[in-house]
Amino acid sequence: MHSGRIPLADVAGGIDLAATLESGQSYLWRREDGDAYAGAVTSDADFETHPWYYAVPDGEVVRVRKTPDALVWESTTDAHDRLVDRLRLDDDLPAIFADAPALELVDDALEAFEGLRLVRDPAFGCLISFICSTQMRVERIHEMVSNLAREYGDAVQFQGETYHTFPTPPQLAATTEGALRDLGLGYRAPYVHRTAEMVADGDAHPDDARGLAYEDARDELTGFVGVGDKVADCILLFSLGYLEAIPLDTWMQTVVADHYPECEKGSYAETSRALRATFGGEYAGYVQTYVFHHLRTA
DNA sequence: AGCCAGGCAAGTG
DNA sequence: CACTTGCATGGC
Repeated sequence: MHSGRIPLADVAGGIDLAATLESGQSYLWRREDGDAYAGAVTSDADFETHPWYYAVPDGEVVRVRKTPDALVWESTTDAHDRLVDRLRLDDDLPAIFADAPALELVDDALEAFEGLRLVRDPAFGCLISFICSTQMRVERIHEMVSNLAREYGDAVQFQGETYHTFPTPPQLAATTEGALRDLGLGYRAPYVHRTAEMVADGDAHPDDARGLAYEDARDELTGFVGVGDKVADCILLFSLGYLEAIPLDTWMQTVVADHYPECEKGSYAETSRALRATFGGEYAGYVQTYVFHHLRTA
């Protein structure tokens, strides 16, 4: 077993691990103490109760937990660089928010979840997760993605426990729409299956959007079945590093209506542009993630 | 019982 | 292009 620690002194702006991994951005991490995912955030005062979180990237199990002064990890391999990448520990939060817009809603959200970071998920898992996310509560999305891993991923043993990788495109393409419906995916079952086939057959890959201009990248991703503008923005923000992307979900539509009605332009692309400008442009997606989590946990 | 959940595809006008 | 409709499932 490999293990290590990443001092919080080396993480500019710190990290709120629970908020980061339970705020509905990533469904590829699980909390080890079960299906809690109720948004409960433990305080640093009782850090002994802080749960382990785990993911299984590339067949390697990585467990991580927060202590008052460090992130502590255990893994089947050296996981340091992987954690820095997946949890975006190199993001300098104070620098990113130095020019955040002076809006009451934004100030409140930034203050409430200091240390909330964006994640950098593998593109295929992120793509499938967010196809599953439509018209579904965060807790149930975690459940659906866990079911996919358990049924179709590879089992990996670590410290006497069994973990499962997220399925590869061929593993998901090899199943059937009916089997996916039986897992509780509902009308998303054919979307997941057809998109997995597209990737498995080599017709397209979400990584193909890398390097494109933001709105071109969004259009590229909507070529997958089950991916519209909103889901595309989630993939751009939570996997591909387009920090200006702001997914316009029902919560953000409410934010526009209640706080920034002048941003309502009648179409996703135009309203998105207006809200992006309001949220400061370059890091608008970072701001959006705080606001989303703040509203959802209120 | 009815409404809602991090929407999307397919079909019209 | 804008607009409407159907769509699975589960919790409250």
